Amino acid sequence: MISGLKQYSIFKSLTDYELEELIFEDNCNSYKKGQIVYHEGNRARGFYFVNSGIIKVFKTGFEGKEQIIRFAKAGDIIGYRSVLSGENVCTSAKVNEDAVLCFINSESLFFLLKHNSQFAIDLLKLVSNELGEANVFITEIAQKTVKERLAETILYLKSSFGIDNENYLNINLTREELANIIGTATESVIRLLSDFKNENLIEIKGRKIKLLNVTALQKIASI
Amino acid sequence: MISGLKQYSIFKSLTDYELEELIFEDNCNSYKKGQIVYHEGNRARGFYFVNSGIIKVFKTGFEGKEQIIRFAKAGDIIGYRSVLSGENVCTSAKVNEDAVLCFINSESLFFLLKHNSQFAIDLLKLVSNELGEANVFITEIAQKTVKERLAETILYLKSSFGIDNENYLNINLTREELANIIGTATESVIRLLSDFKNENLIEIKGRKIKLLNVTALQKIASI
DNA sequence: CGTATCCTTGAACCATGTCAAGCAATGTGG
DNA sequence: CCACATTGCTTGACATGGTTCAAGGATACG
Repeated sequence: MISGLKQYSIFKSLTDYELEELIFEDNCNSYKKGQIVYHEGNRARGFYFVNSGIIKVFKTGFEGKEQIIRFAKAGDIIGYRSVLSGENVCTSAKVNEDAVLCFINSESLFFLLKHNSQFAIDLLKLVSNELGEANVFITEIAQKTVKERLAETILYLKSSFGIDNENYLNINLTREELANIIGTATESVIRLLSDFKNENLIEIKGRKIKLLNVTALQKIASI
Repeated sequence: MISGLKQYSIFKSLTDYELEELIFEDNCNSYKKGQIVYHEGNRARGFYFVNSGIIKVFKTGFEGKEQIIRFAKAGDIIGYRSVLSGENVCTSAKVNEDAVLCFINSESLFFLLKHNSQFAIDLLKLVSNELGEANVFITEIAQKTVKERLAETILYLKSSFGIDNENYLNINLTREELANIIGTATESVIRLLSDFKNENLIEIKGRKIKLLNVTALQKIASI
């Protein structure tokens, strides 16, 4: 399992020895759907590498409403932001699809950062990328309509998780989760999804979304 | 001028020698209000240290509408995100108050990152902080009303730029700029500011905003 | 196979955006 | 230093996208 990590970009600069120091096999655990990985407000003692599965990263807003920040999948790391900034954890993480996560403690991270400058640079690149995406998201949520954002979100899910051979998205979310990405009410998502269906842009089978007309969706999202 | 930089946190780990290597006096220039420092879409050749003045960092959205990401002041750095991520510049920067900026090229930055691990860690901390703030902002723009966000923005400006001895904010923005932080229409800002005035929360003299009741503003912002 | 969760639809309401028009303030060039 | 142009500010009237509430149906899961 461990040796497989090296192919993933963020660990690519590590030597085999460093990699073993970083992650012990016994720090990797299975998580079931619905399980909380970490909860906002606590102090960060480390972060997690996602070996498999899908993790939902979200903030709890006012009156308990969740705002989904991103979904992490195999190869991603979660919870590292608070470790680096030294602040308390400001997001929560919940398992959306059964996962195997490897815990990496803060000390190991900082040891590596001190002794492997390429790793530090790679990590800087990763955080900077995420910040860029956050800035795009801010602009869109501030300026686009709910319909545009829904189209965009569907396309984001496609590019991030892919589609199967029948054009179904490889990730299944509840209507409420879609609403919590977009920043709208569940009912609005339901109505707009059914609009998209009537316009033959998508097909819906429960939580599975099949893409019928990507070009039209891009046009609506105005990408 | 240069020796003064060391007190600022992001450069605190640099030796005097490194600092001189990083910033030559002649890389520091005066910028007048309204001037564009850099423009989105271009390739980043370096970033800027803000020696004095105020810089507006924004993204141009759909139909040219600007979304303000943040304001940078003395001691901050701007444009570093794209240098680190290696992507094209994804924001623009415009002078809001006459400024002196020092240019630092990419090569110097990466040289430092390679040879001074503490500097790399400090920079990671800075980017991580900004990412955390971006996540908070996403949640608020997605969940709060315009009124709540306006109150919050006024308080943000207070904590970021301070107030003078008459309780006036130390930064003056147009109504449109306030709207472009909050993600709303100029007219909405005007109406809500006048609500705040009628409720004796603030006083307005042109673009200058005087805070009369911070507690009430905090309550509205629900901080 | 029953309970909890999720989905759907309708109706009413309201916060916010848009458009239009006039005024104030600010800046610029002769 | 004035006159004109530009930009910013304000207000009203109106349109509407989106939320909220409510109630019933469907689906998933132990």
